[in-house]
Amino acid sequence: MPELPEVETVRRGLQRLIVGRRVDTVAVDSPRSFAASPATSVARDLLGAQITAIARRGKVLMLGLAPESDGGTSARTKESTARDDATDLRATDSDPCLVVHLKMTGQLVFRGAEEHWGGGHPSDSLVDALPDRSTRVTIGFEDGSTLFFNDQRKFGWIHLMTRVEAAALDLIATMGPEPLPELDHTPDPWPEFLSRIRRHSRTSIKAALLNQTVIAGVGNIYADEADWSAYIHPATPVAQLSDDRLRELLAGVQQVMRLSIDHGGSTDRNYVDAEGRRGSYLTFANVFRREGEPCRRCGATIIKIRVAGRGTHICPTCQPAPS
DNA sequence: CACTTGACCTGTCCGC
DNA sequence: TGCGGACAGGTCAAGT
Repeated sequence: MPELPEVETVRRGLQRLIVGRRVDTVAVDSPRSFAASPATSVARDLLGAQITAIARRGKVLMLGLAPESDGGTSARTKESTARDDATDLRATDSDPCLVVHLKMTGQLVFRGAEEHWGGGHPSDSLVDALPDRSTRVTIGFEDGSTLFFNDQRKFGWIHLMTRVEAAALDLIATMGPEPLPELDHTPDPWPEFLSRIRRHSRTSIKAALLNQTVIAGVGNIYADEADWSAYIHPATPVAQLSDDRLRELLAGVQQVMRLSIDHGGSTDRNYVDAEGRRGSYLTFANVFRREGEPCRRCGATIIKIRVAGRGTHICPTCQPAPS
């Protein structure tokens, strides 16, 4: 389940692998996986367009495009400024972009022109020959390389839209602060996080962390890991936590996410990076998927419970239930 | 509004 | 071995 560290890992891979490439073909196997907005046209805005930069906001990826129909020189002129445009989802120009949400099982995997499907891909790749039966969208570039959008469960999507439309998406417009300021020179998330989480006083801290309008990019894995690191039971109502405890919790979110990015994210079942490789963060996880194993701090047995409708992992002694 | 639950999907795992 | 059902979880719509 791609959360911020996984999506950031994919973003870095794509930034290295596909920026500057020009789109030649698009094939859609599952119609719900791909849509164009009314203001855009696949033929005009995507085919022939050059990828300018890859941006991320929370768990959402954005592939900036410079359309060929801009008249050649304009498209190339934009390359020099493209990075600033594309890494800013609040950009107010009408250039197109591909907005991608991987949801639970989405993958974006790049294969170079020289890599024969099923043979020449990296040996440490978790995915085999492409396309496979989970391939929903295939984007071919002019040099023969290919970007595959795979999604076993079809919850993920790619939408072609203008940057103005992307910024106006409810998901993005209402999203809380980025937890890691160093990634995109975003502000310190603490004041905004505190003010937003205080609006949810009666809900559990786990539900609040999973709420993307409170803090961006946290999913089930990092919510559990952050709660453990701050000694907080996930069912604790927000109102029972002091500002200091909440600050420790945010620090926990930041710490586990930084460690995870350093290890290429978490591969629970499905996640792979832009080259099809798995992430190794779960080897360092303290509670997630560790039910029945000893707590690394106190030795008590990690248990799995249900909080906010989600499978939730805790150490019952480090994280005592709220009163 | 705040908050919870069900729907969207398909592959996997568990019990019979 | 096959089969039904529970389960996995990000987000949104619809419910209390």
